[in-house]
Amino acid sequence: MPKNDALQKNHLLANLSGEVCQRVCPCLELVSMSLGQVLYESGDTLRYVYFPTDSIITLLYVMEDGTSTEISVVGNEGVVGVALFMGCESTTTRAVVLSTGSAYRLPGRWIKDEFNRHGEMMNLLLRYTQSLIAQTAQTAVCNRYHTIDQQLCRWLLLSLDRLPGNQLIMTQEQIANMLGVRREGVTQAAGKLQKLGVINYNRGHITVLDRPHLEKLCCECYAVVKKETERLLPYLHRVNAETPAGPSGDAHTQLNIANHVVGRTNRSSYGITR
Amino acid sequence: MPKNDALQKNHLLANLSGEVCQRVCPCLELVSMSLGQVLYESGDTLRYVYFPTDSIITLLYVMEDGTSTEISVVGNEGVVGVALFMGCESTTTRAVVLSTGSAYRLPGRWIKDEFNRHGEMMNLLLRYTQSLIAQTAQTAVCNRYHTIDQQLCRWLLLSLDRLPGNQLIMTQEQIANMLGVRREGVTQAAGKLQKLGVINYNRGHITVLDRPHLEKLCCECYAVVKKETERLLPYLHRVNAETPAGPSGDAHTQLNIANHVVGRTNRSSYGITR
DNA sequence: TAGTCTGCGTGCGCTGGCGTACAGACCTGT
DNA sequence: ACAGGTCTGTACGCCAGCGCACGCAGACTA
Repeated sequence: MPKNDALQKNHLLANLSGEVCQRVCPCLELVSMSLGQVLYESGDTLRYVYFPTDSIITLLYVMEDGTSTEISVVGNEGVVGVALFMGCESTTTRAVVLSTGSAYRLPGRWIKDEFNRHGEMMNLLLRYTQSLIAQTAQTAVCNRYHTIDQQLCRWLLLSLDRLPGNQLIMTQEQIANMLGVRREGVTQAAGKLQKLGVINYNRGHITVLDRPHLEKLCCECYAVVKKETERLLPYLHRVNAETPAGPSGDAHTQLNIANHVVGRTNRSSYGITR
Repeated sequence: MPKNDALQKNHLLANLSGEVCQRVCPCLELVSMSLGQVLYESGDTLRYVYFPTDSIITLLYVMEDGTSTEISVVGNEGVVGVALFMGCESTTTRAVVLSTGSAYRLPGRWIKDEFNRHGEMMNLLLRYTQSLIAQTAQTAVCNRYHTIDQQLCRWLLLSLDRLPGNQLIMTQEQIANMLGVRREGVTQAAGKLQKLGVINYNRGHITVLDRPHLEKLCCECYAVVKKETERLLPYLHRVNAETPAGPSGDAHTQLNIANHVVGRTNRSSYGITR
């Protein structure tokens, strides 16, 4: 039974009118979720939807041989478990916690009931679902055309948008699994970004130092998805006034760069290729 | 004002109850659509939804440089223009006619009104939308992991499922545009399939000769999407009793094969590589 | 303090797909 | 019959990414 100001952290919940809030809020339960936790497996019957507050959840498509790829990522702008109200209570994706934090959990019955009132909650959920579709489609395009370098930038930006700060706890191996590429590929791409001073990488801790530069290096996919999401869910702006921006250097990882830059400086392709 | 039995051709329409039918049918307009016709561009405001009967429509994501990739394909099992009822009346995809045929067209206002009745039409449309999401996600996975050979098989099977016969009018160049690969890549993949006797290819006319074999050569993506679609829309079976199946050789293109097989017979990798 | 584990950097050979270029096969119209 | 356009086959060099293997450094444990 959370208070209203706590709900503000999730943009969907934050935009519900008082009437809807009074119905829904009593059923919300704040749960904390730890890194790597699986909210549901591919094929599971969904029992809850989750409205992240400061956590990030990634939706993975799992293949027969067990390898998986991220098809979309959900933060405090959305909700996990759209299948519940789309008509079929199970899903073909796996939902994994990408960044530790909390989420409001709502039992399936309640979200369906509220959805079936055919009111603002439904409209909100449908629009959000459409933005999910856009993100998924863009993932398909990005997988087809863009290099690992570009995809890493996209992934970082998408994650960053859903984080309170500019730091991410995530190993290269994990990122590789998200992107569906080799760990070494991520190492190389991240190395380039580090040399450019765009990010700092240190044993599972990524700090984004120069976000504008990151956006320049990225393929169009990020901007397209962001624009589409804002078009579909314009209210986001009103809620999320402060976006974490700008360099804010991190002393203890700074050392790390020095070590690496020394090695080989004069490379022909110093910038990110293409 | 089409008759009921004509509606049977589109599975969504076919499964509407008499009551809904009486409301919707008078507004339906049967339109014929020619190959390559653009139903709407990326960014357009949607004016109609289209329920294909014997036509196929492909949904493409267009990139800034103009190149495009197929995100999903819609035949008589579905509807084009889901954005209309998902809340935002414009879309980021381009809809192009892939196979000549007809579709029932319904003005946006009507589909929204019917959707807002919160009845069976809504449930049907939402479930179909979920299957679209599944297809899009699988496209992303396929783009990431699978070879052109496999993707061609998937594409052929998805198209075949939506066709009355076993023949497709489509040049290799066009297929390449759908898959987002080079024309030459499609030529090679199609050449392999032809040597295996799975398909016949002749200047824009593809005939599938051995569908079971095609399914064996395909990646899992096709089966996954099909299974998921059937799970979400089980009614399809009842409607579509006859599936076009089995070899039914095409004499006049058979000649073509002979010409080519002569060239080089003893190739090490005669089968489709992985 | 030594041992072990985890995360990251790097090198090497291989291959799928790309870009480009060209040529043969077929179709259509005149 | 011929010309021009369309569709398809083939070849060559190139590169991104893969699979594999190894080394190294920071972190954690005993």
